[in-house]
Amino acid sequence: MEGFACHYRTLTGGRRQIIAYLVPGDSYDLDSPQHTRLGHEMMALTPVCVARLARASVASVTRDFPAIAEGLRVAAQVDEATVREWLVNIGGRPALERIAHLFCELELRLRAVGLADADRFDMPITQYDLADTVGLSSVHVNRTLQELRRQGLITLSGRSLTILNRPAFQAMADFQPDYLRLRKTG
Amino acid sequence: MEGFACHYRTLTGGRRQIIAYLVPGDSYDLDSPQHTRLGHEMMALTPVCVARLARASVASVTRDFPAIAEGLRVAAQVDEATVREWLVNIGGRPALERIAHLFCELELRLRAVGLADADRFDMPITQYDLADTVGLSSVHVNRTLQELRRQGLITLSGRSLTILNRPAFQAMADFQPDYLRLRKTG
DNA sequence: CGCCAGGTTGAAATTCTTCAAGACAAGTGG
DNA sequence: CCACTTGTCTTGAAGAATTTCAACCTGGCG
Repeated sequence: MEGFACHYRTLTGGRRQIIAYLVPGDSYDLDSPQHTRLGHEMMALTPVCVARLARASVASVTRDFPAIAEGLRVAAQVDEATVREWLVNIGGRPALERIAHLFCELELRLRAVGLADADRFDMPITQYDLADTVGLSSVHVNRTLQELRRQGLITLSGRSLTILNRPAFQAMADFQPDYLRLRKTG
Repeated sequence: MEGFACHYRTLTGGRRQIIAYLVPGDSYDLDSPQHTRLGHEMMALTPVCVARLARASVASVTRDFPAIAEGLRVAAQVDEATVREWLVNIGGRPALERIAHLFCELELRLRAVGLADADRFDMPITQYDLADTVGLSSVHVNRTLQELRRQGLITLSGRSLTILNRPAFQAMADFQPDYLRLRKTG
């Protein structure tokens, strides 16, 4: 309902990989209990407010309201497409594009729930978190962020990130937002 | 039904990221048409034999046979967990572990459908494919494979791969097979 | 005031990529 | 049967990307 969280997995050897960010409106673990899986954990990045749903009530609501069932199905598909997109991002793009792509995604998702205006949003994600998201070291993330600033693509200070030239930014990140299934931005 | 295929995505800039391998028994695109998505493509790695199902018949079968519906749901969950696992693999592990982890997964999945015995299986995947799977260059894949051989962990010649010391191999790859939801191996 | 988490920096070491070439086997057409 | 192409694997050497280590800086907060 409120706040940021992330879903991550810790590897033996101490490394941590963030698998998803959850922002207001996102759900987790609705269909099947995966939080019990070994090494799968959840972490709040800010104070959060969440709604817990009993599995039974989810079941009954989806039974009685097909439109909601359909909505949940779409949401699940978006989640899955997003993981795939992250895979492509981490597997196939160099640091600069990789981080830029993540920012493009976050911006759109936050805008969709009214948490971003004018390409600016609050991002309560440390550079360590970022590193564990995109599979880079925090030092390299730091330098890559500086490069993004140097190129005049973003402004980032404190928790406030603004994308300065969205078309150029999206283009260089090779970001195609269709996988998020959002309405054409208005 | 037969043969190997893979699901991949091509990025602008020519790079290709393989997102999943499909082996006999796997399904694709059952619930929602994702093959229409931009840059999502399918490729056969060997001659294949596939069964095409009309969306309507899938719907009716899942309606009439709850056990099949449940099976498909589990299969979908496994697919999703596998993408997540790949994300963690690519994001968090160095080349040697990364490739080893992939091999562990392939071996289990193939064994589950009777296409591997005694830790040996046919892997019709070129080193270029491998590179595009794990997010490394083909040259580095080649050298990493040599390193795996040198350490006496695998044998690989032609299309035949055998894992020589499975416990050690799994341990070094940090491979925990539970996400595949296979029966305990017998 | 002093601590602490998070950000920044420099320099060296490592991992990985690129380029460019050669080896080898299987398949094809003459 | 041979020459020839083609796809895959292999190798070396140079260079780029990224990590590691070890500092230092900064602002907020108790």
